[in-house]
Amino acid sequence: MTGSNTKSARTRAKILDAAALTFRLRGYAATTLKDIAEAADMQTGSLYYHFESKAKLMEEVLDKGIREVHAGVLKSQKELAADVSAEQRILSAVHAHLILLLKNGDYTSTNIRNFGQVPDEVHQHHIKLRKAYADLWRKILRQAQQEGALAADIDLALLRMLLMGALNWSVEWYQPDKTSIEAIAQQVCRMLFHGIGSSRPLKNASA
Amino acid sequence: MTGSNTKSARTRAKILDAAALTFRLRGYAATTLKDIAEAADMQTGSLYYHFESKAKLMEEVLDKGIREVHAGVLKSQKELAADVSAEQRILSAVHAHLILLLKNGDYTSTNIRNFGQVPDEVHQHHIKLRKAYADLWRKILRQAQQEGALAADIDLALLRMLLMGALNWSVEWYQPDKTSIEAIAQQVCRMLFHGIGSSRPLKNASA
DNA sequence: TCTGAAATCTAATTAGTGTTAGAAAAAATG
DNA sequence: CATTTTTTCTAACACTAATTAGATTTCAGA
Repeated sequence: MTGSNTKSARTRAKILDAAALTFRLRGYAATTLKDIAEAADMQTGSLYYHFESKAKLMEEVLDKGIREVHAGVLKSQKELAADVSAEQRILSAVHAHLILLLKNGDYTSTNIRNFGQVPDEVHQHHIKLRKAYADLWRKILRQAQQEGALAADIDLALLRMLLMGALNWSVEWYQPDKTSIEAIAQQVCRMLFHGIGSSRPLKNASA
Repeated sequence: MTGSNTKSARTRAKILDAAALTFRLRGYAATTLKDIAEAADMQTGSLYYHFESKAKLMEEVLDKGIREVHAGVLKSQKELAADVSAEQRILSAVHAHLILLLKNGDYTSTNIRNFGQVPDEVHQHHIKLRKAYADLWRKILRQAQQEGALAADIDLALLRMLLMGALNWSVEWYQPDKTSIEAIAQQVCRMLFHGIGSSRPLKNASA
């Protein structure tokens, strides 16, 4: 279905794109089907030929968003050489996450900004996919720790949530013409692994 | 005015509290004045005796939220001894930010979750306060770097946004009965300053 | 207790929403 | 071309929201 190229499939995709864009900008409740229909160049009622409700539409946008990041990060891991360092693997995952969030954009960032303010049914349906994506990160971090690349006393659950927060928040401040996504990813990882303290002579060893 | 204790002022405060709570949970657009009125134990129309519109109500909630964190973090800095380390100062600021976000709660976290999906007028009005709060953090970080406690090549703007993201995102996952806010703050700062890599300098920070 | 102001309630207005049913048009099929 | 199917449009429906005006109640002070 997803890959087919019939006229119907193309219109469907156009509507989904319009919905993702509008939901991201205005949020779920503030977005009207009229907004989406306009962005997709059709009449409001016509949407119902392709989607059964506003909630279902959001559901598909959210699902596609998570699936996209999930697939992107997974791909980034599979493309790495087998002998690459844990730090490299994490850098690669961070980079992929940011790319999907900031560049491939609307679906994934609709996800970030609107999860939490969406009807309960949609929320419930979506939770499984979220959990699966979280599991991927759990796995990446756990492996790094087992290899000894992460200090043994790091709380992985906390680390993961802080890292996701730092990355996801970028949808609020990222400007394409300032720092490149790659540079951001590199700096995130450098700070993360080596800390921000001046690593040479620590003069604050005690006052 | 804010401190006065007339009946009118008390009802106003009650409405604001109800609004902050509801906005936080459901978002701006999905929150109805009826919801707020119910939470404040009165009829919908009565709200208009105290607030001229839904937008103005949100405006006050957002403003109060930022003012609260701003004041909290500022206070945390002023209460520190003059000779305390930069790391201590930042830990203190992080802790204060988290407390306001997770404990004193509704106003500040309404802010986090709803900025971005609020009418333009409200958005515009609110920007100045946001900038003032950001400036406070800029100052804290800049001073730390000038003292040499932060490596000279750290991009402070990036660091600040990543840190805010990591902290703010906690409204999405924090559970009061798991880890204490203080413990979270400490771990954040430890990871931040010394990194998560296993090669990080083992330093005994006495708390 | 009486009175005028403050505070709240009630009920209506207006506007906009998601959704649906059926007509119309476009595309596909023979 | 004729006919059937797919897709889109139009116009309505049922509902809910923010807001307002006027009636009603509460309440402080004389």
